[in-house]
Amino acid sequence: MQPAVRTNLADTAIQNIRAEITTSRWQIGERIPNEATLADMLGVSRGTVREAVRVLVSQGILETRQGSGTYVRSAIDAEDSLLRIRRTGLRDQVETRCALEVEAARLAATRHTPEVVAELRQMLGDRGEYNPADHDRYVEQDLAFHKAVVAASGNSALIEVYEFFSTSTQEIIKATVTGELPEPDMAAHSAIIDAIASGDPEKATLTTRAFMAPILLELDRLLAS
Amino acid sequence: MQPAVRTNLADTAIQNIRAEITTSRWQIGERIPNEATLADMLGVSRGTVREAVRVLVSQGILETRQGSGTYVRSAIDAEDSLLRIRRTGLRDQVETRCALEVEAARLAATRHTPEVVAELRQMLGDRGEYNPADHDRYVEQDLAFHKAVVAASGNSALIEVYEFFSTSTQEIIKATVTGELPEPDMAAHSAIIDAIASGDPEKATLTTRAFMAPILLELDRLLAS
DNA sequence: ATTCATTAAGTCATCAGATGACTTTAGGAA
DNA sequence: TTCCTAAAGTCATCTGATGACTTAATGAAT
Repeated sequence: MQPAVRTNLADTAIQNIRAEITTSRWQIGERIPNEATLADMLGVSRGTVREAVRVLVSQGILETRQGSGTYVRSAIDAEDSLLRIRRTGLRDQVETRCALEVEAARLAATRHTPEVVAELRQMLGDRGEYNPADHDRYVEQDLAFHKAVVAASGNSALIEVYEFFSTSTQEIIKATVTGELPEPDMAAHSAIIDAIASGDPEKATLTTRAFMAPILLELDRLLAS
Repeated sequence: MQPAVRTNLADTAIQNIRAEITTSRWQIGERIPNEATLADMLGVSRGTVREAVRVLVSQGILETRQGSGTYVRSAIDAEDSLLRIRRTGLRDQVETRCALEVEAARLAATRHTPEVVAELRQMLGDRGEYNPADHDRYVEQDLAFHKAVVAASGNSALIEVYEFFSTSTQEIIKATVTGELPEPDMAAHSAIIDAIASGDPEKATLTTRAFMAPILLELDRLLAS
C-alpha cells in the first residue's frame, strides 16, 4: 500500500505535508508553519522545503503569500481525480462529454448574443463539408466548432471540463479505435446553432441530444464487435 | 489573451522551460542543459531553477536522473485542466455540478433497477428531515444521497467528475460563504427518486432541474449582495 | 476615544557558495 | 578484448544572507 521508500527528501517532504492536510491536522484556509519551522519539522533544509511547497502550490493544494505565509488552499488532490477519470472506460467518457455538450447548448441558448451566433455560423462555414483530402484540417475545425458551442455557454467551469474530456477522449480514440466515429452532417450542425439562436433552452437541449445520440450508438456498436 | 505577467521568477522559469518543450526545441527523451546553464539562460539562481524543474517533474514533463542529467519525458500537460477548473468561480462550479446531476438523473432513469431505487429510498429515509441539532450528520448524509443518485447513472466518468466537483465546491462554500445554500425539502428529494423509478428520462431531467434551480438562484442572490 | 501614518517584526523570494551522492566515461591493467 | 578504476559531470542538499512584501503594533494628531 505504501511504496513511499523514495530516497528523495523533497518528495518525502511533499508526502508528509500532504499527510498533514489530508488528515485535517492542517485545515483548509489555515496558515501552515513557516519555512524555517517546516525545515526543522521535516528534518531538511529550507531549500528542500521550498521545492516541496512549490510543487504543492502548483497542484493547487497550498497557496503562498509573500510576506504573510503559506496557506492550505484545498485538500483534494487533482492528480488523483485525474488518474481515476483516466482509468474509466472510453464509452463512459464519450457519454459524459455528450452530456456536457447538451447542457452547454442549453445554457448557450439562454445566454446567446447575436455576435456569438454569428461567430458560430462563421466557424461552421469555414469548416465546410467533409473532404477526405483535407481530413486533418476538417477534424481540427470541427473540434473548434464544438468547443465554441461550449464556450458560448459562458460557464468557465463547464468549458474547462469539456476541454479536459475533449482532449482526453480524442487521445483514447486515436490510440485505440482506428475507425473514426460518425460525424453528423452540416444540417445537424446548423440545427444546433439555430436552436441556440432561438433562445429556447429546451429546443437546444433536444437538438443537441439528437445530434449526440448516433455517435454513442455507433461507439457501442464498435465496442460490441 | 495571455496574462502571464507573473512577478514570480520560478513560475516564469517554468513557462520558459515548457515553451522550449512545446515548441520542440527540446525533443522528448533529450537531455536539457544542466542546472547551472539553465540558471544562466533564465537569468535566475540555481535554487530557482531547481524549484521550476521539480514542478515540471511532478507534472511528468521532465525527469531528473541524479548524476546524469534532466530529460524531457513528455510534452503534454493535461493535468492543468483540473487545476484550472478549481480556479474558476464558485457560481460556475455550482452550475456545472447541477448540470452533471441533471444528466446523471437522466441516465439513472434509463438504467434504473429496483435495488438501486430501494437503496436511494433507504438513504433518504435514514437522512430524515432537517434537524439543526444534528447539522453535520444531515449534511453528510444528504451529500451521500446526491452522490448515490449520480452513482445510479452507472457512468464511471460522470461519477468521478461529480466527485471532484462536489468536494471542490463544498470546500469553497465552507471557506467563503458562511451561509449555507438552501436545501430542498423531503418531497423534492422523493420526487427525484420517483422520476428515476418511473424510467422516464425526460421526467427525471425536469424533476432534477426543478430541484436544482432554486439553489442556483439563491447563490446568485448571495453573490449579488 | 478614534483615526491615521509610521515603525518593526515576521515571512516568503531569491541569490551565492559549498559539499555529498550518483552516473557516465575514459583510461589502463590483465 | 575484457574488466576494473579513477575522474569528470550532474543532480541533491545544506548553509547563510539579502531583498520584498505583509501584518500588527506604536504613537501622534484629531
